[in-house]
Amino acid sequence: MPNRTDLFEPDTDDTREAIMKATYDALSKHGYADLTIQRIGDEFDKSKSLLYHHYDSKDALLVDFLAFMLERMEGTIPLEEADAADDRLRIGFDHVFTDFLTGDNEEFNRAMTELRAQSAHDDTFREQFTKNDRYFKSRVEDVLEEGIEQGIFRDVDTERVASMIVTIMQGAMFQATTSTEPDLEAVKTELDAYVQSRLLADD
Amino acid sequence: MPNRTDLFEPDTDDTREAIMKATYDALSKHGYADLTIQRIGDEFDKSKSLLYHHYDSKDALLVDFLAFMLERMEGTIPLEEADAADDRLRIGFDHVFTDFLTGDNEEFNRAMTELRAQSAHDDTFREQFTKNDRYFKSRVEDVLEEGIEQGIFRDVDTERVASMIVTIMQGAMFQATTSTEPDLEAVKTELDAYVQSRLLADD
DNA sequence: CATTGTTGACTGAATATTCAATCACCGACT
DNA sequence: AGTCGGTGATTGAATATTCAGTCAACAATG
Repeated sequence: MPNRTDLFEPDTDDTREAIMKATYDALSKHGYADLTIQRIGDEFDKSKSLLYHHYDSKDALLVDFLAFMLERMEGTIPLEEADAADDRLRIGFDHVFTDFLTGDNEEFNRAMTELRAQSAHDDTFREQFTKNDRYFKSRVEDVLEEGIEQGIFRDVDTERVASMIVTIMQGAMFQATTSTEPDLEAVKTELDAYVQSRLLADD
Repeated sequence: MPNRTDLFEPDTDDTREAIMKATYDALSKHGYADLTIQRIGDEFDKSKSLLYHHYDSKDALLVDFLAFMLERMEGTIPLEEADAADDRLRIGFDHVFTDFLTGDNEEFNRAMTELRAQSAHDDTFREQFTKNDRYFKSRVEDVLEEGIEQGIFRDVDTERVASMIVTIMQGAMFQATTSTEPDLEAVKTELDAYVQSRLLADD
């Protein structure tokens, strides 16, 4: 049984990638509650038995899949695309909300929501998402601290504000993936107003 | 097959209540993905076959269960417990965050999160939650409008601010039920700061 | 030839749903 | 008052299907 944490990853990685893709497709198509090995196998160009050659169990596969999805998510946030901290923040918001509003990654976001909901009863999942949250939060904090140093932002409690921003993002994502009429346009403009009045306002 | 919408509900309602309770217990114990008729039956003092006497299918039961849960949720928000709009708002926030922070209704909230996540692949669920969102949002809007009339709040776009507040609540709930270290204390204080600077500040 | 990838056929347990058969109760008819 | 007939509640066993996981065998590759 190949181990994906090997330092020298052989061609295995192609296979893993294919399995992850198949799992993603099956999840998107049927939802987590109806996600079966059979259905993953159906989206896979090789046979379903082969899955057990690469993973000990359905659970093990799903745990690896979660890691795969979280890596992918962390990879897609725009990090340094401007000098001024307020621009960095705005670019980040734009990225997230455009994503939500246009429904560009709707499938991906839905998959994420379903995965995250599993944390309600799965400690492994919960740990992973908690780590993920920490990462995003500290990214936001970095930008806030930088903005304060640059004299652009007020001297707020960065930890608090970052918590707020991350929470808003999570709420927006939850809404975007589980509501018929998400209010994201309103939230986006109101978020700008919040930043304006809490971080920038000086006049 | 008894119909729960009958105007004159016979003793049937006891049975429904019992089934709902059993479903709730089973969901809390096993999570949505592992929620089976068998397990609902196990939490039920009558036999599992009886479930099919009251519902056509597992799906039908679950749909009714969702309605039951949403009713119950709407019933628990504190409506009019103060005169001043800002107090009303604060009381509402306190209620929600105390709930989250103390983990008092942790079980209930987890169940809700799991149910809501199903909306990602179930249109019936999605409609229900959308309606629920509309309800909460308009409650918040009411308080905001009142506060503006009372001259307590600034003349903001109530729809926008309400969207923001609802989204924050949803994010907080999602976090409270799916993270190991939810940041709710920070969010609560920052939410107060937001209200202060966006709605109240005049100085 | 030895290791690794790959498969289809297989299994036992669990799944949702159905069925035939009781049971308790209540109104009607004598 | 007493019995008959009907009706919903209730059940345990049975059905057909789907599930996760196994296995022996074949293919490829080095």
